[in-house]
Amino acid sequence: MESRMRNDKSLSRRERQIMDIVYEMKEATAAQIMERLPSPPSYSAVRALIRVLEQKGHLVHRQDGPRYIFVPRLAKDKASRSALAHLKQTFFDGSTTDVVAALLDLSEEDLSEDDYLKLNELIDKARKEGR
Amino acid sequence: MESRMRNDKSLSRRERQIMDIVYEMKEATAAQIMERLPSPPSYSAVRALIRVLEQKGHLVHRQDGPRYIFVPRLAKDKASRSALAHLKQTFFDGSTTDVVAALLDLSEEDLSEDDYLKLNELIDKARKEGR
DNA sequence: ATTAGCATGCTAAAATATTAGCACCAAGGA
DNA sequence: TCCTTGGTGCTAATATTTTAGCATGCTAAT
Repeated sequence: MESRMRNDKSLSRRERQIMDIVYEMKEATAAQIMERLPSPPSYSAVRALIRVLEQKGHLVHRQDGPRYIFVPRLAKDKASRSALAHLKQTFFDGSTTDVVAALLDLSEEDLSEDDYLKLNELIDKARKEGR
Repeated sequence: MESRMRNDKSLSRRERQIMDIVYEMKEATAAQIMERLPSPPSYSAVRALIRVLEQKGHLVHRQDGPRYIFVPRLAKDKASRSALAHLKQTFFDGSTTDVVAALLDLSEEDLSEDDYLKLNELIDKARKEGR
């Protein structure tokens, strides 16, 4: 069958796990990816997955001495923007305030007084620019 | 091989697409899921996927006259919490303020004066509770 | 100069996911 | 009654993903 799914470059389970790792780390070697993979398969298997991701255009590598260092081809801010938009739509009916509420609830313990200050500033700044 | 992946109930590509649809819609019939699926396969295929999702415990159904209506077994707020935490960590180094900044940037055009007000209120409320 | 260590690429087998097809049941109209 | 419509479940084929294994090349140390 002519493969429709391959055109949209959508990721398989393992592929997504790897992309998440690389985004979180900014860049990573095959070994680093492997050690962060849940129930990691063999090194060869990891490398094969990475090869597929390069073919699909999701990862690129540069040489670093004896090894490759992999980085996402799509800049992190573009990818995060897209992921955030999707999450907002999927779980929060597209409501920005609902996302923020969930986020505050989630992060409560980690936030300092300064953080709250900064958040208010962000909002004020966005409001001014929005007009 | 003894299957490790099956225990963690991780989702395949199609399964994730379906779960996203159901979360967004709150509940859905097989036909509704099918019509929202990109490059939708046959109805039978959709039903088979749904069956797997029920087996894995991600979906449950109730009867509605002649048909089934599917809903996520895990409440939306739990699922969204988890997804949000994951996204925050993966793309924003765990920084709440960075997420909010990206969110504001993303949503700018949709936000009214009232929304900004509400956002500031949310933050003030969280700050008080946080102490 | 051999060997050990560690990187790469490729390939083929095994496990999963994806899909279509068929059988069956119930309700409603001709 | 007998079709048609529209739902269900199951099963088997196909496609994709996931995996391990092996060959190769380079570097550094014995």
